[in-house]
Amino acid sequence: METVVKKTRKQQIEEKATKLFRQKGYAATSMRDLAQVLGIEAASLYSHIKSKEEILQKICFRMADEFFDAWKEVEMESGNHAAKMEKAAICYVKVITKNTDASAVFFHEWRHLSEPYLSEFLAMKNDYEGRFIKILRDGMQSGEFHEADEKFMMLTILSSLNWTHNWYKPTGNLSPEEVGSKLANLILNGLKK
Amino acid sequence: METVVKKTRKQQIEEKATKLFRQKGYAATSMRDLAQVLGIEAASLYSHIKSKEEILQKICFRMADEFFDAWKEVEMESGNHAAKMEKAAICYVKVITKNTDASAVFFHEWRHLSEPYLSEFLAMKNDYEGRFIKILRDGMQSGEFHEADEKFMMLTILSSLNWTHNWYKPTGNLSPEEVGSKLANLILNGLKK
DNA sequence: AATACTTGCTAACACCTGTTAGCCTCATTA
DNA sequence: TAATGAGGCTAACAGGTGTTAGCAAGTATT
Repeated sequence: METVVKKTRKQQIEEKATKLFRQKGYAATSMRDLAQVLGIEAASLYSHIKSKEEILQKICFRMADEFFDAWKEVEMESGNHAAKMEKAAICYVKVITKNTDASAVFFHEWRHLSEPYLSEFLAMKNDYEGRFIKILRDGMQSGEFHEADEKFMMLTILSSLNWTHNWYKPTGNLSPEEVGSKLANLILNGLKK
Repeated sequence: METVVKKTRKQQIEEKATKLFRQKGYAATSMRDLAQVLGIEAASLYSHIKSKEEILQKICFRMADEFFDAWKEVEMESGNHAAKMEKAAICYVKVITKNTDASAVFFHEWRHLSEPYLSEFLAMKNDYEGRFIKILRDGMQSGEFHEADEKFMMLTILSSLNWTHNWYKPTGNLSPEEVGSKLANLILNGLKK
């Protein structure tokens, strides 16, 4: 039996807004654009939302929550640091692939948040990046990874993981786990034989 | 003896616009914003430029030219495919680090180009990515690289190279060549010992 | 039957958008 | 001295921006 989850109008608005923000960018998307794809007038949107920025806030912080949620699984990983890194990559990619539209907005449009949301967002970002750095540092100290600048490494790794939102298609033949695993493999073992 | 290159007003405008487009995004940057940082009125800009989009076009296509120019050096590389990949990474990073502002605009704001510029841009992007793919394919065929999806690999590699615009500081202790070389090393040999 | 909630409308506000027209001033060139 | 071009101004345009007020119809709940 199929369970039909009734979407509230507010959810529909956020969904369409996410698509538009991704396509045209937050600043270049007008409330009239958004209203049009929903088949209503721009003013009618305000029966459901407080402001344009509120939609962006919802998208950004919901994604952040999902990333932190997914990290719990990483903490349960009991293998070596390479295994932890692989787990982190897989969990990260899973979140991205689950919603590529929201991820794209999350990665590119957060700078349009106003204070205090911007600061809060940046603090979370920093926290999250620190967790990746810790795995790298631990792995270097234990002799498992090559010695290198941790921040440099973290940024490089995350950027290649981030990019998946740009090309991942749920219709493709790779599952999110496979993508994460392949990426982790490339990061850990490199291109060369 | 110091050679003072006199910058035309047009060059100054493009320079400041690049900074603003990076900071706030193209759509969120108004001509009055731009005029203000130059200390003039918005209307005065039009003595020097044709339109707002013309500035974006200049930035995007100048960067594209620089990437293609830099590729000439890659073609001269006569070593194995790993050496070619390293050379490509170094050349790529050199272009990015030489102008991080314009790179950021190049990577994030090209979608605001209108036709026919957008199509032209995408064609160049495609061409360039094809060159990376060729190195990968050749390296796989010769047995130098692990077998894997070429496009997947290319996207992952380019995304980690692209990201340098976001954190590279000319004041840091790494030269562009060193950054490119370190990135290439990570890509080729991986994190693990 | 009365109430409240959801969803939408029109009209409007105050301001911002890229851009043009027309004019002025100053430094350089012929 | 006259002409040219660079650089900038004010005023204005036509349209777009996010948002609010006030109202109305339909549906669900009490």
